[in-house]
Amino acid sequence: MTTSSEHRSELRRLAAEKFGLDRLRDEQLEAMEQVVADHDVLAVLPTGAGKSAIYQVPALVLDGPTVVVSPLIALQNDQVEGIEGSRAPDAVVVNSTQRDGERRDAWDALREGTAEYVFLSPEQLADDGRVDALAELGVSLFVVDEAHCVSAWGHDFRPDYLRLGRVIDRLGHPRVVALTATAAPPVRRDIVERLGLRDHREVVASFDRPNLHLAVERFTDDAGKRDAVITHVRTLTADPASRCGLVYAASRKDTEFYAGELTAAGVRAAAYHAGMKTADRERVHQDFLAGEVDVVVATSAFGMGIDKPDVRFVVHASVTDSPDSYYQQVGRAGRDGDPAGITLFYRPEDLNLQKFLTASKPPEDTLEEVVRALHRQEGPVRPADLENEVDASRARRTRAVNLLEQVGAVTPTGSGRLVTDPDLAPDEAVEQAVEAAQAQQRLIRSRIRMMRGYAETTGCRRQHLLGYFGEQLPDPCGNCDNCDTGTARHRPAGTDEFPVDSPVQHPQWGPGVVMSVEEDRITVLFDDVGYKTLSLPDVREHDLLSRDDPQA
DNA sequence: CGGTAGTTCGTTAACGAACTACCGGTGCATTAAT
Repeated sequence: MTTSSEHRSELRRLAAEKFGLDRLRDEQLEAMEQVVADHDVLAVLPTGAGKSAIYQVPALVLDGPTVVVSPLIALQNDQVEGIEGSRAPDAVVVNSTQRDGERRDAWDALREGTAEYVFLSPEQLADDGRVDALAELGVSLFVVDEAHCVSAWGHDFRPDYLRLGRVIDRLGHPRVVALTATAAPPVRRDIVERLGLRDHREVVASFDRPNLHLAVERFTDDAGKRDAVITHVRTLTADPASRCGLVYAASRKDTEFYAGELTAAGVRAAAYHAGMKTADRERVHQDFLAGEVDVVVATSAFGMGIDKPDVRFVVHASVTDSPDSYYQQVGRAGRDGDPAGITLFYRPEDLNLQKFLTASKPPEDTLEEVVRALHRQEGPVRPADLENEVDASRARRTRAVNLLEQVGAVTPTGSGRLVTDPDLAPDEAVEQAVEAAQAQQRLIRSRIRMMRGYAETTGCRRQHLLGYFGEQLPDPCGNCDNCDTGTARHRPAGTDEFPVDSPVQHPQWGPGVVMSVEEDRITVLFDDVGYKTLSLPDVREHDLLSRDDPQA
């Protein structure tokens, strides 16, 4: 029998010997130990805390290859390069940019056991043949990197993310490790549920980044905001101590606008968005890392996998769709631990663009078609066979199947074929799936409201943001605009009536969980309607929130 | 959905009001035409 301390020293030895990691952080080691002790793990650790080691090292202890799901091909390549630079066994990728020969070589290396790690996208795993081929290899560890994508993209944009749980089942449920830098409580819950983590452990480091100074500037008119952004960035870049930074804009056009204005003003700036040619995007990325470009003006396309330690400021020329996205983008500043300035240029009207961009109607037509197609068939149906029956893109079909599965109207068999619930009428199945899509939409809307809450709060920005992520900062931070001007005040004693994380009940909105309590208001995440912020005096006067009895 | 840029209208020539058209993010994979 192997003891936990033997595990620990073995993991330490491998980390040092194979990856040159002479010292492991507590969270890294804890997560690794949980993996070796046969638990699934969700690790939420800041970038730079060595998340990759959490799977790379235990992979060497476990017998059988390691599958790593990664959202971007560029990220897959970076990871493989990292492993190639170590003394660990080889890593390969499987993706659409490869020639047939390269792909064959990758599979051969996995079968022969010369490669230990294989990186691929969730879309690759939508192919039954590839999942079967992986199953034959006897996968011992299944890793989901950037796991917040499961929740952020799976419901709509990249629905294959929500099918990873089925893939894990079909691989015989090897140990699963989900890794991310940013995940608020509902996102964590979503990851755990969607991936079907078993007997899992969560390793969550503090979200606090005390070296980031948080500020918001409010505007009523667009031109004034634009001028202020440009002036602000010019001032920062004029000082060699804060030359390098990021500007996030809401549209491609705006990135071009700000990059153009800044360049005209003598700032070494470049735009970055998904509409640009791949080669141009790569050049901007490289020039930024190399210090040839000081400011990248980007849409949300820029960021994942960018590891530049000395980013001194992050400016948002427009609000993001959620505190989740905001904190992720902001977190790219000051990774070296030195001070960095975070400024949101806020105009309430900008929230409308986010409402538009995140709006998605429930796919009612596709749901109906899928349900009808499944009922027409006698036996179980392969998802791929719906292609001829349903007139919708693959992504839309997958999304519809996901919603139907979520409400239990459709269940996949062991081989991944779909079976309908015979006791549920087709109309009812569609109706329930539509309701599930609407609930998801309500959560998205509530996140936009939370973004507004952050922008408009007169309290400590950091307490507000950390509270959103389920972390309570006892005192105002002293490093945000509201602390600077003194509008943030110490929380009065006696707010223990609604402890954070406690379940509550609202007469209209149903059950929820307390996320944070500020001076005179309380934020609750409701199961059905998402985040709501209520006035505490109102709550007390009208008895709006009742504490759920945990015994009940 | 709603902001913005561009057009038209009405009165009396240059200008504001009213109207209309258009636009707005994230990536995988696959495929058809050069």
